Amino acid sequence: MGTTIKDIAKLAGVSPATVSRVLSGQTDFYSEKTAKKVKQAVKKLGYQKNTSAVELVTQKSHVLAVIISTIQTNAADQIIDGIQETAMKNGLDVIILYAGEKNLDLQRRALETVIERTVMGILLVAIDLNTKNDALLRSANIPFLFLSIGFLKGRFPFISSDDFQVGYQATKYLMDKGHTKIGFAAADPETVIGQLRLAGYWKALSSNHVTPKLDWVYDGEFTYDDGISAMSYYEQHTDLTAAVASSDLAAIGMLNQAQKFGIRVPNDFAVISIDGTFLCTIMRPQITSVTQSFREMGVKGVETLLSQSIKQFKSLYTPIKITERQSS
Amino acid sequence: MGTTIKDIAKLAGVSPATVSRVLSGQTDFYSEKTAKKVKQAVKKLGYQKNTSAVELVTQKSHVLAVIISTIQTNAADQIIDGIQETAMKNGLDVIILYAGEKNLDLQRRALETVIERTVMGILLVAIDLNTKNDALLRSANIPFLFLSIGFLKGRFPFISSDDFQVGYQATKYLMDKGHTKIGFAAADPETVIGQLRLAGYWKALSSNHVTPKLDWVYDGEFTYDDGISAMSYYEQHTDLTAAVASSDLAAIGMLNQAQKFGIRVPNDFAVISIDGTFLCTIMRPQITSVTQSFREMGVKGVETLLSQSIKQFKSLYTPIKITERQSS
DNA sequence: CTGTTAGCGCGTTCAG
DNA sequence: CTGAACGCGCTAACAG
Repeated sequence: MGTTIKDIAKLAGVSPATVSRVLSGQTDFYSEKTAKKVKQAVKKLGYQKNTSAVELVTQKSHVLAVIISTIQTNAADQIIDGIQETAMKNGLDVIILYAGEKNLDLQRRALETVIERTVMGILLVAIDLNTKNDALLRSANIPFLFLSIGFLKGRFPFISSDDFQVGYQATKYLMDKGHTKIGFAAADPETVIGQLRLAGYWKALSSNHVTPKLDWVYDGEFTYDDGISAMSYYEQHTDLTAAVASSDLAAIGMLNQAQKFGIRVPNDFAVISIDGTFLCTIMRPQITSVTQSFREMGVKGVETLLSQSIKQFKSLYTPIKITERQSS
Repeated sequence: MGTTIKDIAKLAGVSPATVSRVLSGQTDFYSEKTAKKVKQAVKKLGYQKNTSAVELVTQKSHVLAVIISTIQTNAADQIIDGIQETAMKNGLDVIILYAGEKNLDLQRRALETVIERTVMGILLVAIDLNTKNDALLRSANIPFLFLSIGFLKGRFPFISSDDFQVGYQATKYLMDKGHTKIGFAAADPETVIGQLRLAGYWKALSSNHVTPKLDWVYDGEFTYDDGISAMSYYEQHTDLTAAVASSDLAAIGMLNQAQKFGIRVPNDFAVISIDGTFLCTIMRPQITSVTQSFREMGVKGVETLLSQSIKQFKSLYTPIKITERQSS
């Protein structure tokens, strides 16, 4: 779209190669004098380098791609924040693409647009990749890493919370508060995350000789509406005194529905949510949560991608902690 | 990084030119037979086109860049949603970059990474561009458009709400409810948006012969904490009975602080917020809002960029409406 | 320290 | 319908 190094070479009275040397920040390969001339010409012509050309010849890129599920989770903001900051520190630019959660085509498309551009790495945030796209991701030969989602049997390397522990600790916390009839609400049993958390929940109960009834577990997809439905169900069909909500939003749904039924939280019913985003603090009552280290996932994600040993990297759990607030 | 059209040309027993023709979707310029051979080879070799090379030679791109401020506004999700859907419909890929709100360098960097890649268009969402970057944006010669933010004197084309009307309607609504002592909280007077809304607020009051006192306006930056501060200030220093909050989050801050003071909403104090995101519906009481058409901004934004008449395009207001809920 | 040459992967003439 | 040759803008290798 315009001015090239040839143009500025002509204006500065040097060769294109020299211009290139000055502009690509090589040191000690040109004199101050010519550098100045070149820089003046650049300014005068409003030159912008053509990255397509650069990447074509260097086969390198300083762009980090982040593919993220469209799911409205405020956790993503924190992760991106961590990514952004760490990337910046390392001179990387970040581009973000949205892909559906389970939409095969959207995922493939996002992967393709990223792969076609030889980015230096791919971070997949909260994406449960359809297995049909596994090969595509692998074939690109670009370093990649999943964030905020785990896999079984080492299918892919990831950085996330230990979701078994998430489920376990949440439940354990409620039991320590004296509850035994504890629900598990709005998690998606078709996701690895949902399965692991459920297993943790189960383990915490059974370790303390509590056998959960089947209808204590109310499936969903981590949404606000699922929280509403769960609480409605519990109110009508169970005598639970507490529940683990699969996300902050689900917890909010439960609280609101509880209020509608005249159920007081935490007195009549205690809730602990999973995530611990700012939503927990702006609600009344504020919501007790298993708080995940989202920001750290982002930071560690970039660092791992950058490290030489990325190929040996297996997986990593970031810390979780219980943040006690007012809903329990 | 792998297999090129030469490789597949060899495997298919044709020339690279033919491969190119088949792959770039040209019709009627090759036989079915060769097309099949080529496609087989592509699959076998797991070929992915090199976009750098394509864009270098075609000087075109089907990528739409979205630059967005890091500010935590759930409005952005809606806008992006609209962009994404419309872009997809038109065969465009979308990449998103984050830039600080007022950070000169971050903005420049985001602009540069986008301009260097000859994207087909740039959408700037909720970015109040530092004037020093104006020239950079213009020089690129790439179609662009601002979303969710307006400008004075035609500095840049934009699509947003009419922020004067936003301020006016919000205030008018409260007056129609019988309030006369109305605050204006947590807007940033250094932004065009803040100024316009304030002017609308002022106009609504004065049209009805109410002269607002100076301390009815409590400045801020649209944040949750600003909402908290505003309500604290109002409680101590004023006898207001209602207020316009500059954002949903600010409104939530006000509500929570009101509760702390034992001020009942809406009985003792009415609040209307500006934005109308899902946050309004998950709070208790649910928050009455001036609801903006964020999704539509995204949709219209892409359509405008795509239209031939982009150069003549001036600006456009998307509709606003009052959504009455429980805080007023 | 600097200019010349070659070529990254692809689309597009121009001949056949 | 297909192949050969050229060039997009830039960097790298090789001479000077």
